[in-house]
Amino acid sequence: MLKLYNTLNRKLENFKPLSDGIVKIYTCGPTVYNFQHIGNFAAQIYWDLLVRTLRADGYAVRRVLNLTDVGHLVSDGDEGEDKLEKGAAREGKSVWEVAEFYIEDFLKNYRSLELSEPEVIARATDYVEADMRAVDAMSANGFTYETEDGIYYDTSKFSDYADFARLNLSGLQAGARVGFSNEKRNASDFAVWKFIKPGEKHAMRWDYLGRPGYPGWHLECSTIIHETLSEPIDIHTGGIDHIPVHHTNEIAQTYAISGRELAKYWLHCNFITIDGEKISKSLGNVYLLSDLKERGFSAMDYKMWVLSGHYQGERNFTFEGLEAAKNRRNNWRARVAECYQQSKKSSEASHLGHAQGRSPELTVLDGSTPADFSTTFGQILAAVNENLNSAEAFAIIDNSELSIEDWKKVDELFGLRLIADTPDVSDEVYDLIREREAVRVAKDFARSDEIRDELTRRGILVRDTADGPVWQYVK
RNA sequence: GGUGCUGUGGCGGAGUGGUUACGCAGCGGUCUGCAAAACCGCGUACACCGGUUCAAUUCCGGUCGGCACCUCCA
Repeated sequence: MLKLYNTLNRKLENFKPLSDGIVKIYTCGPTVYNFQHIGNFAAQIYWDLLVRTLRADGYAVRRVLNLTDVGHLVSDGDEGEDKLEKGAAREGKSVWEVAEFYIEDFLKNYRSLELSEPEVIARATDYVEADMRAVDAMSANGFTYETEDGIYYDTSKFSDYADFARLNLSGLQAGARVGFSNEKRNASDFAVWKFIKPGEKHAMRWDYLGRPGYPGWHLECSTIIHETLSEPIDIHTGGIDHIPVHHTNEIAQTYAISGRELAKYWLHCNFITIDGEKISKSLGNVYLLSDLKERGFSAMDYKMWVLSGHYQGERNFTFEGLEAAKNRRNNWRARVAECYQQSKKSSEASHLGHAQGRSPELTVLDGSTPADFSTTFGQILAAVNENLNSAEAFAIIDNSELSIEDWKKVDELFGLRLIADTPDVSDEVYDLIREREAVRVAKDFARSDEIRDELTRRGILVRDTADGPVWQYVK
Protein backbone atom coordinates (compact mmCIF):
# COMPACT_ATOMS: atom_id res chain seq x y z
CA MET A 1 0.00 0.00 0.00
CA LEU A 2 1.44 3.30 -1.11
CA LYS A 3 1.56 6.01 1.52
CA LEU A 4 2.08 9.65 0.65
CA TYR A 5 2.35 12.81 2.69
CA ASN A 6 -0.53 15.00 1.59
CA THR A 7 -0.06 18.74 2.00
CA LEU A 8 -3.82 19.13 1.84
CA ASN A 9 -4.23 17.86 5.40
CA ARG A 10 -0.55 17.58 6.40
CA LYS A 11 -0.90 13.87 6.98
CA LEU A 12 0.60 10.66 5.76
CA GLU A 13 -2.23 9.00 3.84
CA ASN A 14 -2.89 5.74 2.11
CA PHE A 15 -3.04 6.45 -1.58
CA LYS A 16 -6.24 5.58 -3.40
CA PRO A 17 -6.80 6.70 -6.96
CA LEU A 18 -10.01 8.41 -7.99
CA SER A 19 -10.69 5.71 -10.52
CA ASP A 20 -9.38 2.20 -10.24
CA GLY A 21 -6.00 1.54 -11.69
CA ILE A 22 -5.44 4.94 -13.26
CA VAL A 23 -3.55 7.82 -11.71
CA LYS A 24 -3.68 11.35 -13.07
CA ILE A 25 -0.70 13.49 -12.14
CA TYR A 26 0.22 17.06 -12.85
CA THR A 27 3.72 18.40 -12.28
CA CYS A 28 4.60 22.07 -12.24
CA GLY A 29 7.44 22.36 -14.71
CA PRO A 30 10.15 24.89 -15.35
CA THR A 31 10.00 28.46 -16.52
CA VAL A 32 12.14 28.43 -19.61
CA TYR A 33 14.08 31.66 -19.55
CA ASN A 34 17.31 30.19 -18.24
CA PHE A 35 19.18 26.95 -17.59
CA GLN A 36 17.72 24.62 -15.01
CA HIS A 37 20.09 23.99 -12.14
CA ILE A 38 20.57 20.79 -10.19
CA GLY A 39 17.99 21.83 -7.60
CA ASN A 40 15.34 22.09 -10.28
CA PHE A 41 16.21 18.63 -11.49
CA ALA A 42 16.13 17.18 -7.99
CA ALA A 43 12.41 17.89 -8.02
CA GLN A 44 12.00 16.13 -11.35
CA ILE A 45 13.89 13.13 -9.98
CA TYR A 46 11.56 12.87 -7.00
CA TRP A 47 8.45 13.03 -9.17
CA ASP A 48 9.89 10.49 -11.53
CA LEU A 49 10.31 8.17 -8.57
CA LEU A 50 6.66 8.74 -7.74
CA VAL A 51 5.63 7.76 -11.27
CA ARG A 52 7.87 4.71 -11.33
CA THR A 53 6.64 3.58 -7.93
CA LEU A 54 3.03 3.85 -9.03
CA ARG A 55 3.81 1.83 -12.14
CA ALA A 56 5.65 -0.81 -10.12
CA ASP A 57 2.55 -0.99 -7.94
CA GLY A 58 0.54 -1.75 -11.03
CA TYR A 59 -1.12 1.56 -11.77
CA ALA A 60 -1.40 3.15 -15.18
CA VAL A 61 -0.10 6.70 -14.90
CA ARG A 62 -1.13 9.63 -17.00
CA ARG A 63 1.02 12.62 -16.26
CA VAL A 64 1.16 16.16 -17.58
CA LEU A 65 4.17 18.41 -17.22
CA ASN A 66 3.93 22.05 -18.19
CA LEU A 67 6.57 24.35 -19.57
CA THR A 68 6.08 27.99 -18.74
CA ASP A 69 7.11 29.71 -21.91
CA VAL A 70 4.94 32.77 -21.36
CA GLY A 71 6.81 35.68 -19.91
CA HIS A 72 5.89 36.83 -16.45
CA LEU A 73 6.94 39.93 -14.65
CA VAL A 74 10.04 39.84 -12.52
CA SER A 75 8.37 41.83 -9.79
CA ASP A 76 4.76 42.67 -9.28
CA GLY A 77 5.48 46.36 -9.49
CA ASP A 78 3.90 48.06 -12.45
CA GLU A 79 7.10 48.53 -14.38
CA GLY A 80 8.51 45.06 -13.73
CA GLU A 81 10.53 43.35 -16.40
CA ASP A 82 9.45 40.21 -18.09
CA LYS A 83 11.90 37.38 -17.54
CA LEU A 84 11.70 36.04 -21.03
CA GLU A 85 12.09 39.54 -22.39
CA LYS A 86 15.07 40.02 -20.15
CA GLY A 87 16.62 36.79 -21.35
CA ALA A 88 15.97 37.75 -24.93
CA ALA A 89 17.60 41.13 -24.48
CA ARG A 90 20.57 39.49 -22.82
CA GLU A 91 21.04 37.01 -25.60
CA GLY A 92 19.96 39.08 -28.57
CA LYS A 93 17.20 36.66 -29.45
CA SER A 94 13.45 36.83 -29.68
CA VAL A 95 11.44 35.66 -26.70
CA TRP A 96 10.27 32.70 -28.74
CA GLU A 97 13.82 31.70 -29.59
CA VAL A 98 14.84 31.99 -25.95
CA ALA A 99 12.01 29.74 -24.87
CA GLU A 100 12.83 27.24 -27.59
CA PHE A 101 16.48 27.15 -26.63
CA TYR A 102 15.87 26.52 -22.95
CA ILE A 103 13.14 23.99 -23.59
CA GLU A 104 15.58 22.00 -25.69
CA ASP A 105 18.19 22.23 -22.98
CA PHE A 106 15.73 21.20 -20.31
CA LEU A 107 14.54 18.18 -22.26
CA LYS A 108 18.07 17.11 -23.07
CA ASN A 109 19.02 17.10 -19.40
CA TYR A 110 15.70 15.60 -18.41
CA ARG A 111 16.35 12.64 -20.68
CA SER A 112 19.96 12.27 -19.58
CA LEU A 113 18.58 11.64 -16.10
CA GLU A 114 16.48 8.74 -17.39
CA LEU A 115 13.30 10.42 -16.20
CA SER A 116 10.14 8.89 -17.51
CA GLU A 117 8.54 10.96 -20.20
CA PRO A 118 5.22 12.52 -19.19
CA GLU A 119 2.30 11.59 -21.41
CA VAL A 120 1.78 15.26 -22.19
CA ILE A 121 4.33 18.04 -22.13
CA ALA A 122 2.23 21.17 -22.30
CA ARG A 123 3.61 24.51 -23.38
CA ALA A 124 1.75 27.39 -21.80
CA THR A 125 1.63 29.34 -25.06
CA ASP A 126 -0.41 26.55 -26.62
CA TYR A 127 -3.14 27.12 -24.05
CA VAL A 128 -3.71 30.85 -24.24
CA GLU A 129 -7.05 30.47 -26.01
CA ALA A 130 -8.05 28.11 -23.23
CA ASP A 131 -6.83 30.67 -20.71
CA MET A 132 -9.24 33.18 -22.20
CA ARG A 133 -12.11 30.74 -21.90
CA ALA A 134 -11.08 30.14 -18.30
CA VAL A 135 -11.17 33.86 -17.55
CA ASP A 136 -14.57 34.04 -19.23
CA ALA A 137 -15.82 31.27 -16.99
CA MET A 138 -14.42 32.83 -13.83
CA SER A 139 -15.96 36.14 -14.75
CA ALA A 140 -19.31 34.58 -15.58
CA ASN A 141 -19.24 32.91 -12.19
CA GLY A 142 -18.59 36.23 -10.50
CA PHE A 143 -15.06 35.71 -9.25
CA THR A 144 -13.28 38.50 -11.10
CA TYR A 145 -13.20 42.24 -11.45
CA GLU A 146 -11.46 44.48 -13.92
CA THR A 147 -8.91 47.15 -13.13
CA GLU A 148 -6.84 49.40 -15.27
CA ASP A 149 -4.08 46.82 -15.67
CA GLY A 150 -5.94 43.57 -15.79
CA ILE A 151 -8.61 41.13 -14.71
CA TYR A 152 -8.23 40.20 -11.06
CA TYR A 153 -9.42 37.31 -8.98
CA ASP A 154 -11.43 38.41 -5.99
CA THR A 155 -10.16 36.08 -3.30
CA SER A 156 -12.89 37.13 -0.91
CA LYS A 157 -15.31 35.24 -3.16
CA PHE A 158 -13.61 31.95 -2.38
CA SER A 159 -14.15 31.29 1.29
CA ASP A 160 -11.58 28.47 1.43
CA TYR A 161 -8.85 30.58 -0.12
CA ALA A 162 -6.51 30.62 2.89
CA ASP A 163 -7.01 26.99 3.88
CA PHE A 164 -4.52 25.19 1.69
CA ALA A 165 -1.49 27.19 2.73
CA ARG A 166 -2.94 27.99 6.16
CA LEU A 167 -2.44 31.61 5.33
CA ASN A 168 -3.04 34.37 7.76
CA LEU A 169 -4.71 36.83 5.44
CA SER A 170 -4.70 39.67 7.90
CA GLY A 171 -0.99 39.16 8.37
CA LEU A 172 -0.64 39.24 4.63
CA GLN A 173 -2.48 42.52 4.63
CA ALA A 174 -0.03 44.05 7.05
CA GLY A 175 2.90 42.93 4.96
CA ALA A 176 1.36 43.99 1.70
CA ARG A 177 3.73 45.69 -0.61
CA VAL A 178 3.25 49.38 -1.01
CA GLY A 179 2.81 50.73 -4.46
CA PHE A 180 1.06 47.62 -5.65
CA SER A 181 -2.05 48.07 -7.68
CA ASN A 182 -4.23 50.21 -5.46
CA GLU A 183 -7.26 49.01 -7.35
CA LYS A 184 -7.00 45.62 -5.76
CA ARG A 185 -9.84 44.83 -3.42
CA ASN A 186 -7.90 42.42 -1.23
CA ALA A 187 -4.19 42.08 -0.65
CA SER A 188 -4.32 38.46 -1.75
CA ASP A 189 -6.11 39.17 -5.04
CA PHE A 190 -4.11 38.31 -8.11
CA ALA A 191 -4.26 38.92 -11.84
CA VAL A 192 -5.68 36.23 -14.08
CA TRP A 193 -5.15 38.37 -17.15
CA LYS A 194 -2.89 41.36 -17.66
CA PHE A 195 -3.44 44.19 -20.12
CA ILE A 196 -0.58 45.65 -22.08
CA LYS A 197 -0.67 49.41 -21.88
CA PRO A 198 -0.12 51.46 -25.01
CA GLY A 199 3.59 51.90 -25.54
CA GLU A 200 4.49 49.08 -23.17
CA LYS A 201 6.99 46.60 -24.54
CA HIS A 202 5.84 43.04 -24.38
CA ALA A 203 6.65 40.74 -27.25
CA MET A 204 4.25 37.99 -26.28
CA ARG A 205 0.77 39.38 -26.61
CA TRP A 206 -2.69 38.14 -27.40
CA ASP A 207 -5.86 40.05 -28.12
CA TYR A 208 -8.57 39.54 -25.59
CA LEU A 209 -11.45 41.76 -24.59
CA GLY A 210 -10.51 44.06 -27.43
CA ARG A 211 -7.01 44.86 -26.24
CA PRO A 212 -3.58 43.27 -26.15
CA GLY A 213 -2.60 41.32 -23.08
CA TYR A 214 -1.25 38.09 -21.69
CA PRO A 215 -2.38 35.47 -19.19
CA GLY A 216 -1.83 35.84 -15.45
CA TRP A 217 0.98 34.16 -13.62
CA HIS A 218 -0.93 31.25 -12.19
CA LEU A 219 -3.55 30.60 -14.80
CA GLU A 220 -1.77 28.16 -17.07
CA CYS A 221 -1.68 25.33 -14.56
CA SER A 222 -5.40 25.48 -13.88
CA THR A 223 -6.10 25.72 -17.57
CA ILE A 224 -3.79 22.94 -18.68
CA ILE A 225 -5.16 20.59 -16.06
CA HIS A 226 -8.70 21.48 -17.09
CA GLU A 227 -7.92 20.84 -20.76
CA THR A 228 -5.72 17.76 -20.53
CA LEU A 229 -6.57 15.71 -17.45
CA SER A 230 -9.73 17.38 -16.28
CA GLU A 231 -10.06 18.08 -12.58
CA PRO A 232 -10.14 16.57 -10.09
CA ILE A 233 -6.81 14.86 -10.64
CA ASP A 234 -5.16 12.41 -8.27
CA ILE A 235 -1.82 14.00 -7.54
CA HIS A 236 -0.43 17.47 -8.00
CA THR A 237 3.29 17.92 -7.39
CA GLY A 238 5.55 20.92 -6.94
CA GLY A 239 8.13 22.60 -4.75
CA ILE A 240 7.31 23.87 -1.26
CA ASP A 241 7.66 27.41 -2.50
CA HIS A 242 4.49 26.89 -4.51
CA ILE A 243 2.27 26.30 -1.52
CA PRO A 244 1.45 29.85 -0.39
CA VAL A 245 0.80 31.52 -3.71
CA HIS A 246 0.92 29.47 -6.85
CA HIS A 247 -0.95 26.39 -5.70
CA THR A 248 -3.28 28.39 -3.52
CA ASN A 249 -4.22 30.40 -6.55
CA GLU A 250 -4.53 27.36 -8.78
CA ILE A 251 -7.04 25.86 -6.39
CA ALA A 252 -8.98 29.12 -6.28
CA GLN A 253 -9.02 29.46 -10.05
CA THR A 254 -10.16 25.93 -10.67
CA TYR A 255 -12.92 26.35 -8.16
CA ALA A 256 -14.03 29.51 -9.96
CA ILE A 257 -13.89 27.80 -13.35
CA SER A 258 -15.64 24.53 -12.62
CA GLY A 259 -16.57 24.52 -8.96
CA ARG A 260 -14.49 21.42 -8.56
CA GLU A 261 -11.62 20.37 -6.39
CA LEU A 262 -8.30 20.45 -8.22
CA ALA A 263 -6.38 17.54 -6.76
CA LYS A 264 -6.81 14.80 -4.19
CA TYR A 265 -3.17 14.62 -3.10
CA TRP A 266 -0.64 17.42 -3.09
CA LEU A 267 3.03 16.52 -2.85
CA HIS A 268 5.67 19.12 -2.19
CA CYS A 269 9.39 18.61 -2.25
CA ASN A 270 11.81 20.57 -0.14
CA PHE A 271 14.72 22.52 -1.56
CA ILE A 272 18.31 21.49 -1.65
CA THR A 273 20.97 23.83 -0.44
CA ILE A 274 24.56 23.84 -1.61
CA ASP A 275 27.21 23.87 1.08
CA GLY A 276 24.46 24.90 3.46
CA GLU A 277 23.22 27.82 1.46
CA LYS A 278 20.41 28.56 -0.87
CA ILE A 279 21.08 28.14 -4.56
CA SER A 280 21.40 31.62 -5.90
CA LYS A 281 23.31 33.53 -8.48
CA SER A 282 24.67 36.03 -6.02
CA LEU A 283 26.32 33.26 -3.99
CA GLY A 284 27.77 31.79 -7.16
CA ASN A 285 26.61 28.31 -6.29
CA VAL A 286 24.26 27.65 -9.16
CA TYR A 287 25.44 24.30 -10.46
CA LEU A 288 24.15 22.80 -13.66
CA LEU A 289 24.34 19.14 -14.59
CA SER A 290 27.00 20.14 -17.09
CA ASP A 291 29.10 21.56 -14.25
CA LEU A 292 28.96 18.23 -12.46
CA LYS A 293 29.98 16.47 -15.64
CA GLU A 294 33.02 18.70 -15.91
CA ARG A 295 34.03 17.49 -12.49
CA GLY A 296 33.64 13.86 -13.52
CA PHE A 297 30.15 13.13 -12.23
CA SER A 298 27.47 11.74 -14.48
CA ALA A 299 23.77 12.51 -14.42
CA MET A 300 23.30 9.07 -12.88
CA ASP A 301 25.73 9.90 -10.07
CA TYR A 302 23.67 12.96 -9.27
CA LYS A 303 20.45 11.01 -9.41
CA MET A 304 21.96 8.46 -7.05
CA TRP A 305 22.72 11.29 -4.64
CA VAL A 306 19.22 12.71 -4.86
CA LEU A 307 17.60 9.34 -4.29
CA SER A 308 19.77 8.63 -1.27
CA GLY A 309 17.67 11.16 0.63
CA HIS A 310 14.02 12.06 1.01
CA TYR A 311 11.97 14.52 -1.03
CA GLN A 312 10.54 16.28 2.01
CA GLY A 313 13.85 16.78 3.71
CA GLU A 314 16.08 19.74 3.30
CA ARG A 315 19.07 18.38 1.44
CA ASN A 316 22.55 19.76 1.55
CA PHE A 317 24.53 19.17 -1.58
CA THR A 318 28.30 18.81 -1.37
CA PHE A 319 30.78 17.27 -3.75
CA GLU A 320 31.87 14.95 -0.98
CA GLY A 321 28.35 13.62 -0.79
CA LEU A 322 28.17 13.29 -4.54
CA GLU A 323 31.41 11.34 -4.50
CA ALA A 324 29.91 8.92 -1.98
CA ALA A 325 26.85 8.43 -4.17
CA LYS A 326 29.03 7.82 -7.19
CA ASN A 327 31.12 5.21 -5.36
CA ARG A 328 28.03 3.49 -4.10
CA ARG A 329 26.62 3.26 -7.61
CA ASN A 330 29.90 1.89 -8.93
CA ASN A 331 29.83 -0.75 -6.24
CA TRP A 332 26.36 -1.74 -7.37
CA ARG A 333 27.61 -1.97 -10.93
CA ALA A 334 30.40 -4.28 -9.78
CA ARG A 335 27.71 -6.48 -8.27
CA VAL A 336 25.85 -6.51 -11.57
CA ALA A 337 29.07 -7.65 -13.23
CA GLU A 338 29.37 -10.38 -10.64
CA CYS A 339 25.93 -11.65 -11.60
CA TYR A 340 27.13 -12.17 -15.16
CA GLN A 341 30.15 -14.07 -13.93
CA GLN A 342 28.08 -16.25 -11.63
CA SER A 343 25.76 -17.26 -14.40
CA LYS A 344 28.70 -17.80 -16.74
CA LYS A 345 30.35 -19.99 -14.16
CA SER A 346 27.28 -22.08 -13.53
CA SER A 347 26.56 -22.51 -17.21
CA GLU A 348 30.13 -23.65 -17.76
CA ALA A 349 29.86 -25.95 -14.81
CA SER A 350 26.69 -27.52 -16.09
CA HIS A 351 28.30 -27.83 -19.49
CA LEU A 352 31.00 -29.92 -17.90
CA GLY A 353 28.38 -32.00 -16.22
CA HIS A 354 29.14 -30.76 -12.72
CA ALA A 355 25.62 -29.73 -12.01
CA GLN A 356 24.04 -33.04 -12.77
CA GLY A 357 21.53 -34.53 -10.49
CA ARG A 358 19.99 -31.33 -9.29
CA SER A 359 18.00 -28.64 -11.01
CA PRO A 360 19.61 -25.41 -9.91
CA GLU A 361 16.60 -23.24 -9.20
CA LEU A 362 13.87 -25.41 -7.91
CA THR A 363 10.86 -23.20 -7.67
CA VAL A 364 7.84 -24.55 -5.93
CA LEU A 365 4.72 -23.25 -7.58
CA ASP A 366 1.61 -23.89 -5.62
CA GLY A 367 -0.65 -21.77 -7.78
CA SER A 368 -1.27 -19.12 -5.17
CA THR A 369 -0.43 -15.52 -5.78
CA PRO A 370 3.11 -14.90 -4.65
CA ALA A 371 3.41 -12.55 -1.74
CA ASP A 372 5.09 -9.72 -3.57
CA PHE A 373 6.61 -7.98 -0.60
CA SER A 374 8.40 -11.04 0.68
CA THR A 375 10.83 -11.17 -2.21
CA THR A 376 13.98 -9.13 -2.22
CA PHE A 377 12.62 -6.73 -4.76
CA GLY A 378 9.33 -6.74 -2.93
CA GLN A 379 11.07 -5.37 0.14
CA ILE A 380 12.66 -2.66 -1.93
CA LEU A 381 9.32 -1.73 -3.42
CA ALA A 382 7.70 -1.78 0.01
CA ALA A 383 10.27 0.71 1.26
CA VAL A 384 9.57 3.07 -1.59
CA ASN A 385 5.87 2.71 -0.96
CA GLU A 386 6.46 4.34 2.42
CA ASN A 387 6.20 7.89 1.16
CA LEU A 388 8.97 7.36 -1.42
CA ASN A 389 11.64 6.32 1.05
CA SER A 390 14.31 5.54 -1.49
CA ALA A 391 17.05 5.87 1.14
CA GLU A 392 15.61 2.91 2.99
CA ALA A 393 15.27 1.03 -0.28
CA PHE A 394 18.93 1.68 -1.01
CA ALA A 395 19.93 0.23 2.33
CA ILE A 396 18.01 -2.94 1.47
CA ILE A 397 19.82 -3.13 -1.85
CA ASP A 398 23.12 -2.79 -0.03
CA ASN A 399 22.30 -5.68 2.25
CA SER A 400 20.59 -8.16 0.00
CA GLU A 401 21.71 -10.62 -2.58
CA LEU A 402 20.25 -9.49 -5.88
CA SER A 403 19.88 -11.62 -8.95
CA ILE A 404 20.22 -10.12 -12.38
CA GLU A 405 16.42 -10.13 -12.56
CA ASP A 406 16.32 -8.12 -9.35
CA TRP A 407 18.79 -5.63 -10.75
CA LYS A 408 16.59 -5.22 -13.80
CA LYS A 409 13.66 -4.39 -11.57
CA VAL A 410 15.77 -2.01 -9.52
CA ASP A 411 16.70 -0.24 -12.73
CA GLU A 412 13.06 -0.01 -13.71
CA LEU A 413 12.15 1.45 -10.34
CA PHE A 414 14.93 4.00 -10.07
CA GLY A 415 16.16 4.44 -13.62
CA LEU A 416 19.82 4.29 -12.66
CA ARG A 417 21.16 2.59 -15.81
CA LEU A 418 22.97 0.04 -13.68
CA ILE A 419 22.64 -2.63 -16.32
CA ALA A 420 22.81 -0.39 -19.36
CA ASP A 421 26.08 1.07 -18.09
CA THR A 422 27.39 -2.35 -17.12
CA PRO A 423 27.12 -4.65 -20.12
CA ASP A 424 28.55 -8.14 -19.95
CA VAL A 425 31.98 -8.32 -21.56
CA SER A 426 32.70 -10.16 -24.79
CA ASP A 427 33.80 -13.77 -25.06
CA GLU A 428 37.13 -12.46 -26.19
CA VAL A 429 37.57 -10.69 -22.89
CA TYR A 430 36.50 -13.79 -21.01
CA ASP A 431 39.15 -15.70 -22.98
CA LEU A 432 41.77 -13.16 -21.98
CA ILE A 433 40.76 -13.48 -18.35
CA ARG A 434 40.99 -17.24 -18.54
CA GLU A 435 44.34 -17.08 -20.29
CA ARG A 436 45.68 -14.75 -17.67
CA GLU A 437 44.57 -17.05 -14.91
CA ALA A 438 46.22 -20.01 -16.64
CA VAL A 439 49.59 -18.32 -17.06
CA ARG A 440 49.35 -16.84 -13.59
CA VAL A 441 48.89 -20.29 -12.09
CA ALA A 442 51.89 -21.37 -14.18
CA LYS A 443 53.74 -18.46 -12.55
CA ASP A 444 54.35 -16.67 -15.83
CA PHE A 445 53.81 -13.31 -14.16
CA ALA A 446 55.22 -11.25 -17.00
CA ARG A 447 52.57 -12.54 -19.41
CA SER A 448 49.95 -12.35 -16.71
CA ASP A 449 50.64 -8.66 -16.07
CA GLU A 450 50.72 -8.00 -19.77
CA ILE A 451 47.20 -9.33 -20.12
CA ARG A 452 46.11 -7.35 -17.09
CA ASP A 453 47.38 -4.18 -18.74
CA GLU A 454 45.53 -5.08 -21.90
CA LEU A 455 42.32 -5.55 -19.94
CA THR A 456 42.85 -2.27 -18.14
CA ARG A 457 43.13 -0.57 -21.49
CA ARG A 458 39.71 -1.99 -22.28
CA GLY A 459 38.34 -0.60 -19.04
CA ILE A 460 38.24 -3.94 -17.26
CA LEU A 461 39.68 -4.48 -13.82
CA VAL A 462 40.48 -8.04 -12.74
CA ARG A 463 40.89 -9.05 -9.13
CA ASP A 464 42.28 -12.37 -8.05
CA THR A 465 40.17 -13.98 -5.40
CA ALA A 466 40.16 -17.34 -3.68
CA ASP A 467 37.39 -18.37 -6.06
CA GLY A 468 39.30 -17.29 -9.13
CA PRO A 469 39.44 -14.06 -11.05
CA VAL A 470 36.60 -11.55 -10.89
CA TRP A 471 36.22 -8.67 -13.29
CA GLN A 472 34.51 -5.33 -13.02
CA TYR A 473 34.67 -2.07 -14.87
CA VAL A 474 37.41 0.35 -13.92
CA LYS A 475 35.83 3.00 -11.71
C1' G B 1 5.94 39.56 11.57
C1' G B 2 3.48 35.03 9.15
C1' U B 3 4.05 29.71 7.32
C1' G B 4 6.88 25.54 7.35
C1' C B 5 11.22 22.40 7.47
C1' U B 6 15.29 20.98 10.31
C1' G B 7 19.39 19.88 14.22
C1' U B 8 21.79 12.00 14.11
C1' G B 9 29.12 9.37 14.53
C1' G B 10 34.62 12.63 9.69
C1' C B 11 30.88 13.54 5.47
C1' G B 12 26.03 12.20 3.47
C1' G B 13 21.63 10.20 5.27
C1' A B 14 17.22 6.63 7.08
C1' G B 15 14.67 5.01 11.17
C1' U B 16 12.92 3.47 15.91
C1' G B 17 10.11 3.80 22.90
C1' G B 18 14.34 -1.25 24.86
C1' U B 19 17.90 -4.95 19.40
C1' U B 20 23.74 -3.11 13.84
C1' A B 21 20.24 1.48 9.63
C1' C B 22 22.83 2.18 5.36
C1' G B 23 26.53 4.45 2.09
C1' C B 24 31.18 6.98 1.49
C1' A B 25 35.66 8.04 3.84
C1' G B 26 39.09 6.24 7.92
C1' C B 27 41.66 2.55 11.01
C1' G B 28 43.22 -2.74 12.11
C1' G B 29 43.49 -7.66 10.13
C1' U B 30 43.08 -11.85 6.50
C1' C B 31 44.18 -13.04 1.68
C1' U B 32 47.79 -12.08 -2.23
C1' G B 33 53.75 -13.20 -7.09
C1' C B 34 52.61 -8.07 -7.42
C1' A B 35 48.55 -4.94 -7.65
C1' A B 36 43.93 -3.83 -6.83
C1' A B 37 39.84 -5.53 -4.86
C1' A B 38 37.29 -8.57 -1.80
C1' C B 39 36.32 -10.38 3.02
C1' C B 40 36.35 -9.86 8.57
C1' G B 41 36.61 -6.47 12.58
C1' C B 42 36.44 -1.37 14.70
C1' G B 43 33.97 3.96 16.09
C1' U B 44 29.94 2.98 21.96
C1' A B 45 25.87 9.21 16.89
C1' C B 46 21.34 10.90 17.93
C1' A B 47 21.78 19.98 19.85
C1' C B 48 20.66 21.45 25.15
C1' C B 49 17.36 21.43 29.64
C1' G B 50 13.24 19.46 31.92
C1' G B 51 8.87 15.99 31.95
C1' U B 52 6.20 11.18 31.02
C1' U B 53 8.02 5.97 31.33
C1' C B 54 10.71 0.17 34.18
C1' A B 55 13.18 2.23 29.68
C1' A B 56 13.72 8.06 25.09
C1' U B 57 17.78 9.50 19.98
C1' U B 58 12.43 8.08 19.23
C1' C B 59 6.64 10.87 23.01
C1' C B 60 5.49 15.98 25.59
C1' G B 61 7.17 21.03 27.07
C1' G B 62 10.88 24.60 26.89
C1' U B 63 15.76 26.64 25.28
C1' C B 64 19.37 27.47 21.64
C1' G B 65 20.92 26.78 16.56
C1' G B 66 20.44 26.17 11.03
C1' C B 67 17.43 26.71 6.63
C1' A B 68 13.53 27.84 3.33
C1' C B 69 9.17 30.23 1.73
C1' C B 70 5.91 34.54 2.34
C1' U B 71 8.19 38.25 -4.55
C1' C B 72 9.20 34.49 -10.53
C1' C B 73 11.72 30.31 -8.29
C1' A B 74 11.85 22.79 -7.47
